Amino acid sequence: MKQLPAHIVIVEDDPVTRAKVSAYFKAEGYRVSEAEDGEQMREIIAESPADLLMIDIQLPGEDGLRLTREQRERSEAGIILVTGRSDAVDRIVGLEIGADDYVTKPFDQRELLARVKNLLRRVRQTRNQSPPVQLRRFQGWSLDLGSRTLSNAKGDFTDLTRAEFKALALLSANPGKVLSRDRLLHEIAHRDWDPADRTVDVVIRRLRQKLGDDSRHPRIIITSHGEGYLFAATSGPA
Amino acid sequence: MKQLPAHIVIVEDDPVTRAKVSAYFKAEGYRVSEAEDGEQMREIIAESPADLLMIDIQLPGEDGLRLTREQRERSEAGIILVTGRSDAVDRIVGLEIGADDYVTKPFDQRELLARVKNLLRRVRQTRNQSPPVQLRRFQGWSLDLGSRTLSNAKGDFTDLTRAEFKALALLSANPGKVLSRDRLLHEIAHRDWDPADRTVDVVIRRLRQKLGDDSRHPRIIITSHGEGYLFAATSGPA
DNA sequence: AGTAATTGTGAAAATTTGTTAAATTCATTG
DNA sequence: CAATGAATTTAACAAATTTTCACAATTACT
Repeated sequence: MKQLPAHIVIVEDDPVTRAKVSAYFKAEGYRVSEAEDGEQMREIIAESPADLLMIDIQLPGEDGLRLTREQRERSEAGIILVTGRSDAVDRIVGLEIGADDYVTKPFDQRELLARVKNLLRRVRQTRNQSPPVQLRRFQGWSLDLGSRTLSNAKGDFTDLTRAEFKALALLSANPGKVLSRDRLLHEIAHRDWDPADRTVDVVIRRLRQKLGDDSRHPRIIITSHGEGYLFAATSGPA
Repeated sequence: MKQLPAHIVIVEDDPVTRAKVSAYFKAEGYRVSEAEDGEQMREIIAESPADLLMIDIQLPGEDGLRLTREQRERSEAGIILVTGRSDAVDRIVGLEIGADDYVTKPFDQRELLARVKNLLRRVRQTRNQSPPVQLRRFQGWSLDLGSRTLSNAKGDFTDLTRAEFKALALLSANPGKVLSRDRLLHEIAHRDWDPADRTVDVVIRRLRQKLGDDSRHPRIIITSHGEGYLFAATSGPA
């Protein structure tokens, strides 16, 4: 999936700084808008919502802290404060009222870029309902859909066989849904199930073993008697 | 919903700094663990996943940057790098490989706290996008609809069988309403009820047993003579 | 081909669900 | 208020389903 360039809004009263920063980020491929004050900023984001706001703390009229507080309320955009003073007070207050980061003038543009990239990543992550993930996390485990491996929080890797991987991938893609043996067998072996066939059960057993899931008190793969199996792990840590 | 205190893991080889920071955050009400190196860190988070990692960049053995990269892969925890050098290179690299923030030693504890709070807010937001665990509370019990388990106030888990779970889920979804045996049997076995069928009664009995509900003076599942059963527990702890 | 790894099979053990019947409780009537 | 019959609870057991194990068959690799 192609990502559209992120929209960065620079709120800064000094035209020289503004132009310099703007040019730098445009060159990096971002969509940049410039605002002289809070009023212009609001007009811009009404037109096209911002992904990231870079706000100078010292502005004529409304100051940057007020704008930060206001935008934090009504937008999910990342906010980076730019402060001229080197003393810590403004920065602390800024972070406390909800800015995501700050830089001190004069700032290193490379560092600013790193911070922006980083913050945009978080903002995107927060927003995206269904990111096309490569990793699926649950109960302290990470299932790597690319390499077919499982790793725990400690970083120990476990290899999954083809059948185990397909079963776990299907299950984890459908958390909370009961999947029949027929459905699972189609996924792992492309054939129909008959009541005498224990193949699925055995694959599940081997999976549970690798996941450390006790079949008597399973927390990850739960048996739904007469129906099939369901994936019960919550994403994220246990 | 009550928030549990966030789990912060401090990875720092200097015992003095470690103890100082640890004490400060503990006093702020966080759950803090201390690790001397990457290996200890992994053990700690395998035991209890971290919400935030505070990693010293200069560690004996594996350095903080390597740990950052590694954990960014397999964990959703926020990462704050602690760097002793004032030069920007480490910080930039750190942010580029996925740290969320950094502080420079010696650091102002109030500022660090603000950054931690801020980052935890983001981390929580990101996490909350994963489907919420559905809990139904009553009489000191929590029914987890995802994992089909029951846990009491002490946190002991009891597993429910498919039939028990479906019955309890249906009952608790209709508090105060009498549900007929027919309705319940449809839910748990997808078949019609006839007056000789005792299946529902037996499932209810097993449920009451697990819930510690005395059938002579039931407080959770009450028999409505000639009509069926009704869920009478008040939500929230007993 | 020979070896190792993976997948599948059949049967015993364990668990869950359903059935039967006796004991108990309930509602109602005499 | 005891007697009565219907409904519910309970225990013991039977049936169905799942788990587990050992090993056979198949596939993958050298």
